[in-house]
Amino acid sequence: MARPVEFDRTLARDRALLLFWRRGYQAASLSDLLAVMEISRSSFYAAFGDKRALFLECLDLFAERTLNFLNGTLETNPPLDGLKQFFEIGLGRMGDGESHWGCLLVNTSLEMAGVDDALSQRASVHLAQVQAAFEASLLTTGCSPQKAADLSAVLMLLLEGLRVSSRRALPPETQRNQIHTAFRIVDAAL
Amino acid sequence: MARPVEFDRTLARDRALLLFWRRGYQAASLSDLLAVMEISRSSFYAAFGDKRALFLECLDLFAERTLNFLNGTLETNPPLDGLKQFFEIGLGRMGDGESHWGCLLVNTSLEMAGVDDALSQRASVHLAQVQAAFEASLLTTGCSPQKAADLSAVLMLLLEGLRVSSRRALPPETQRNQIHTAFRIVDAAL
DNA sequence: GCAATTCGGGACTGATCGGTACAAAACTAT
DNA sequence: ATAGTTTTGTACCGATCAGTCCCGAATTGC
Repeated sequence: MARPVEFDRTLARDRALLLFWRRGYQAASLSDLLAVMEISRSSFYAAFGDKRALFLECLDLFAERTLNFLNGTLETNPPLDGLKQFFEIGLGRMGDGESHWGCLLVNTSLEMAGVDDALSQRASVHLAQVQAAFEASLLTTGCSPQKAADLSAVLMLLLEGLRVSSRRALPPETQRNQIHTAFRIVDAAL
Repeated sequence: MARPVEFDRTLARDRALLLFWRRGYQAASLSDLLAVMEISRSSFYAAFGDKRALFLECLDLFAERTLNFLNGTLETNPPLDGLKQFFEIGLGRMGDGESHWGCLLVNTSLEMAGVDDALSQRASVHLAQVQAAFEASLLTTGCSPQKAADLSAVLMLLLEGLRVSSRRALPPETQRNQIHTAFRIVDAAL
């Protein structure tokens, strides 16, 4: 019937996600986005609506992947080991890529609070889902529902703190120590 | 000799700080700033240099006040009580003012990472000073230097997490529980 | 080959950004 | 009162923002 699209929508979206992750929503200009996505302005608006819609798509996608990864580690490990493994994503070698971009959900929740509350809250809701997964996992260890709720809340605190640490680009070794100590005291509390 | 200034520099700067705290650096436009500071454009540039310089001033001021407050609570309380009191700032009644703006240092460190690394790192350095104060306080409890270092790092994790929680506008009751549980397990680890 | 249709490059829009320039207003010292 | 100095209000600046529009290029079905 007519000319086919010339770019891979999924690929372009994934590249946009990386830029949003690295720079945040506001500082990722449309020109920046088009450059990394390697598509033209027209294609952008045709395929994604507008900047905000694309960001929402990326945010949800990031959350989905995060939850998938978490569920993966929880399925193939004892609960606490799975959690620990999840906490350790993002402490790759110093100076490389995603490892010091923190967590898009945390970043967005903070950046957009008081600026675009709908975006902020959406990120926050995704974080709550992660916390719910923590809680469900803790419950399988046979601890009391009360304890599972309390500890999952503290684990979320620690996770947020770690994602802040990683975006602050603290040395990975420092972060490793933080995780180690954190889990030691959480373990003791179980 | 000449016409005197008509505004209170300190007052204007404090009002700017509140806006930066609430909105973040990027989303606080010059017009917004002038409006809340109630000064004119010319006065602004004469008195503060430019937006970035004013922000730096606010950032350092915020850090100074934070450290002062922390040292205050640590001097007038047993170490752990002082720390807990410090952790509890920002969980006022739901919906009012500063209580859900998080911490300017954490907010800035995340927002400006990858955008203006000098700003981000400056905030990060201030956070490290807070952590150093934690460590010094823990040492007075007579615990080992190793333990003080490890625990202060975890306390910083928890603090960052709490400031994220407060900016996410989680119910103050939830935050209170988080603090309570967190200190319970930290206490056990001491 | 040709008509139909869709895609993509880039010019363009109006708004807003941070920052500057300048002249009128306001004050002091004499 | 007046000269001298500084502040203040505002017009203005170029740059950039997100988003629209349109036309030439490309690809299809026939």
